[in-house]
Amino acid sequence: MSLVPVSKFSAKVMKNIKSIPSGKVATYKQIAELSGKPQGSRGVAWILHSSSTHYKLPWHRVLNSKGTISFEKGSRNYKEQKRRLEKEGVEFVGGQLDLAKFQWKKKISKPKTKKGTPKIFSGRA
DNA sequence: AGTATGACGTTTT
DNA sequence: AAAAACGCCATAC
Repeated sequence: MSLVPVSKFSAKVMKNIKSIPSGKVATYKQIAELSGKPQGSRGVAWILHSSSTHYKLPWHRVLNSKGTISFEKGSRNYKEQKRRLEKEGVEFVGGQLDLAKFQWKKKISKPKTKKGTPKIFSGRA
């Protein structure tokens, strides 16, 4: 196990994970994408597996794409992760959380078009 | 260099 | 809907 980021990828992964704000979560895939490997979710998982607490990373804020904890339910780590998340305000519904609501978005993209605005069809078709 | 493993994800049964 | 198969990537041996 490597205790230091040996590759660029792992360094980015750690940095990105560190920047996840409290109360929000990210998915392995998301971290992989932010780190330049859209398909590298497994690599991300491996890195967390090998470094977890060593870097004071908010590892508990990383979930799989289903919005569930990736440990076996009932395992010690599962409980620990859930406890930490709930402490930050994340709500679990049946062992699952609402990604649409709690997933962290790095780029806050603002919708330009007001969707409620009815388009007046004044021209002649 | 080839094989194995893992806190994953997507597609196909 | 649930499980298996398949694909993917970083590291370990």
